[in-house]
Amino acid sequence: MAGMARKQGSHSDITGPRVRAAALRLIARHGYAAVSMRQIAAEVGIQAGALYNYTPDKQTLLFDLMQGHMTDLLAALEAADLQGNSLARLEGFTRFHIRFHLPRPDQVFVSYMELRNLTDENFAAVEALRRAYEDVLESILRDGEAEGVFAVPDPRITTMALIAMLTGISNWYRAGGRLESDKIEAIYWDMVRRAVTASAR
Amino acid sequence: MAGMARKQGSHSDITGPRVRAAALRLIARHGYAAVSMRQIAAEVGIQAGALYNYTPDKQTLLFDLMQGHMTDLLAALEAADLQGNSLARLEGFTRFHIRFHLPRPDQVFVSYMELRNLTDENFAAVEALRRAYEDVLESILRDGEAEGVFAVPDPRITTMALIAMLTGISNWYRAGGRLESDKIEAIYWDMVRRAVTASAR
DNA sequence: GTCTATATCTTGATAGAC
DNA sequence: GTCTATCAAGATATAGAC
Repeated sequence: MAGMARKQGSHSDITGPRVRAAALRLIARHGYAAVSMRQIAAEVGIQAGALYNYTPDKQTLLFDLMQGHMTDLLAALEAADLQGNSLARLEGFTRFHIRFHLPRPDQVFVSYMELRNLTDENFAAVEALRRAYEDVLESILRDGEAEGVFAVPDPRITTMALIAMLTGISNWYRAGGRLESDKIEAIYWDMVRRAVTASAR
Repeated sequence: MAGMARKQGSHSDITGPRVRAAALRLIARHGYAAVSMRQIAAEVGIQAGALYNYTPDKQTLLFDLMQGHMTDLLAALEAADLQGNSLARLEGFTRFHIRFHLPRPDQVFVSYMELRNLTDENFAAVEALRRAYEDVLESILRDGEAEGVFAVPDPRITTMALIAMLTGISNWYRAGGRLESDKIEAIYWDMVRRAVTASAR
């Protein structure tokens, strides 16, 4: 059906993304519960009723944002195609995580702050995607431990610790700030590497 | 005026704390904007109107919870009285942070998730307290760097990284779970120590 | 200090004209 | 596809009796 002409020359193709962009922006700044459908509509430049051409309800709008972010993340990780020994793959994962998240502060904020506001069913779906992402890092740590490259007594805990540390960059990073992404990657990779390898003491 | 008898045998001394406890519990679970004054009142077992004997408005209730948490945190850190060389003080800070935050999951959640919902003025006050806490860790790192004990290229970044890592424990820790606090402290202290000291490579 | 009652506003969502 | 108009529900906060 690709290329088939639509009967009505609609703005759907452009308004839909604009609705999601406005919702993401507003929810990141004020929170899901604090943002009204009217505010989102005003940001797009339409009336509140017209939003329901693009989402069945507010909950689905939030879910689409969060699921979309996690799907993009996993697809990008797959595309990064981490190779080599466990140390090289850990470096690849660390740099990938920073590079993917730094330019997406709103998505990061929403995805980590609005889990409470998902229905049980939607929460389970998003949580499964997040777990899949975490498991990639955990596997790298387990491999490195088995190879004797890493000293990681509890790979699951270390996974959570490293992801929290890396994701925390979004708490203070501002585009155009003191540090470039390259420099940040270098500093964090150094900490990650040291945190998982045996020390000299 | 201590010990002066009150005219009316009121429940104020007990109802006030119960209001704050109920608000903390509900806001941690559902978020500030999603929790109504009616819900908080119902949790306490009073009517909504009666809440206004204990707080002038909903915003002040949130602010009191967050400011109270930060004040308690700083007072407890002061009481911990970290002593010794920079490595000993870093261990003390790490263990203090974990020991203080682990039993207070609701406070941690609210204090890190509801900053958006504070008015500008209230946000500034809470942020100043948070910054004071972070500065304690940053000073330890700078001292250790000067002494040649730590290898920390950017103490401010490392401060943010370590606090994010440690506070992230609250994302997965559940009381009565697989790991005891002692064990968690040991694992995290090991990661912190290695992350800030030169590696053997 | 707590209650009941209420004023005033905003919310998510829908109906129907165009 | 967007508009205007509207419904029903729930919000914060206040007033005044007890």
